[in-house]
Amino acid sequence: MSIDPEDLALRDALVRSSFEVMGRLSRLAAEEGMSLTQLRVLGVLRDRRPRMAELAQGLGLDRSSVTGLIDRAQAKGLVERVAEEGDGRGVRVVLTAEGQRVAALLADRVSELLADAVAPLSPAMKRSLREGLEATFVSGF
Amino acid sequence: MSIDPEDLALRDALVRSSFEVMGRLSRLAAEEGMSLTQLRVLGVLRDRRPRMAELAQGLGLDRSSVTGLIDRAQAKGLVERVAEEGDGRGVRVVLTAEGQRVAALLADRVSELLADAVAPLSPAMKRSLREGLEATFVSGF
DNA sequence: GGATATGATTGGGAACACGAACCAAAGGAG
DNA sequence: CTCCTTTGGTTCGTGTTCCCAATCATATCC
Repeated sequence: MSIDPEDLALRDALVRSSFEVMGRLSRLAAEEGMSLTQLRVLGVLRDRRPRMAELAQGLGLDRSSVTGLIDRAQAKGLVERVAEEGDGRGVRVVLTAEGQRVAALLADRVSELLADAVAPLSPAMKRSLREGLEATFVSGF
Repeated sequence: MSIDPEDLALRDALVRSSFEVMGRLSRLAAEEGMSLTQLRVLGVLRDRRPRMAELAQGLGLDRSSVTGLIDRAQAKGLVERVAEEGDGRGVRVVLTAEGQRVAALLADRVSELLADAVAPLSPAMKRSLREGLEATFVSGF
């Protein structure tokens, strides 16, 4: 149990900023007619073609949840399931052309959103922020 | 549209770390028999007694969502609704004694979880990380 | 007093996430 | 080759979350 005020402040900053970023991304996603989780999946699929179970693991979700998620994204024409060569059970998830277009658009919009927020920081602070986050919480997808 | 590699890297770090923190807090909450959002509400109510609409605004949620949220937390004995003096419509939300106990326990557990993650950082990096986050994404509750 | 605004709730619907169960395919041992 | 176990993905049930529209009681203002 940590009682160092600096540690408590960092804890609060991490928690609150994460909820804030999630909230902002959620609202951006809603403007594009989708949910936060779908926005996340599109981002992941921009440069990957994972199997369903790989996707579930990378997202930290239950496999059944991913099935539903991909069902809905597929219904919107954003992704498709591709049979895996050499494994009759295997399903890979890939973006459709429309999915790629939407994913690129979203990436740009996210970039703008976050760039606006970090604009007050100096280049050194930005780099320091990035390095701190990468050293601690960047894992999975 | 930003194409500076440093900015793209920061964007990715922010997005991925936020999802990661959310995922970790979600799992911690589940271990304590509650959802991420309930964990968040308990944290907020530790040092506030907001009206329902204030709570909705601070959380960035629709008022009706907050009604459901507080209903469930109340059903678990964690919070209670208190009539507002001088306003027949007003409802304040406060932690019960049990809610306070659980909220304190959660806060400690969150502290441990995050302290473990930031342990690799130097004190200077921790401060830099906190300051960067506070200058950019810490708002609302 | 009447009209308008405000605060909280109710109800409907969609998305999400977990866990259990299921089925087909794959892998391994005898 | 046969049988058993594991793996991959899906289906189903349940609870939570979140938004929107509508409702009702209270408050505010002219």
